[in-house]
Amino acid sequence: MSMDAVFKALADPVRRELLDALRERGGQTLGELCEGRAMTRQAVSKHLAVLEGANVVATEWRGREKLHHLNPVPIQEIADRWIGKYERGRLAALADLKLRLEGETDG
Amino acid sequence: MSMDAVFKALADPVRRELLDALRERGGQTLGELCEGRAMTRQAVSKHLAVLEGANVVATEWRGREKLHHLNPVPIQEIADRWIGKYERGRLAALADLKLRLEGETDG
DNA sequence: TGATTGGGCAACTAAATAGTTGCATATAGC
DNA sequence: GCTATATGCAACTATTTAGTTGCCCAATCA
Repeated sequence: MSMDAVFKALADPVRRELLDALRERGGQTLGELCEGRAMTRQAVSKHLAVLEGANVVATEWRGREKLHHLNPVPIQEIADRWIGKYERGRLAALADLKLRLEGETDG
Repeated sequence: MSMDAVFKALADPVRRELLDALRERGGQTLGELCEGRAMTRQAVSKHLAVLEGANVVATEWRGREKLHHLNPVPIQEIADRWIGKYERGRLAALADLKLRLEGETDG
């Protein structure tokens, strides 16, 4: 599974809103996810396809309705494997930054 | 500070590589950050500008050299404020997903 | 069975993005 | 002062992306 696809999927505010909506209530149809959004059904559908391609959303057909579910695993993996690196180096980086910036202003 | 800018900054693999490089060693110049990359100095410079605009990289001039430092704070804030939401709802979402997918195959 | 509803596909437009080349500017060193 | 070096700025191209419109297909239901 490509981490790049997940990062790219999260880069759009509309898609992050869709994820939020699915986190609040799973199993929503395309029509439901379109409500209150100032764009066409096709636009929302494309965004959902990107999310599905990044494996952040899983879908299921029930009759003619397509139900959407959040899959939190890839987001969690980014937190653990990628952001975690910056957590570990955080103090060192901040100390480095602080030193440099103080050096700037002090002399 | 715009969280959207941070997400967009992280969406490109070249920029994530640059962040990694700065995490390993802070204070690198533009020239150093260009080494080993198959693109022009200007391309790297633009990527660094995006990172700087998202406040993920801080810069400092020393003579004619521009030193780059990682600022891990915005990344950490995304982990805490945004990804944290998904951590909290993770078990519920996974249970929801599992139920639906089992329902699919079982009946 | 025939209208309505939920969704997909394809072509198109406009804007953003990644990258390039060429030239300008300022610092460092001989 | 002249040349090397480190970087910036601007214009341009090509690709990707977000969004639209128009039409089609399948499921529901009266």
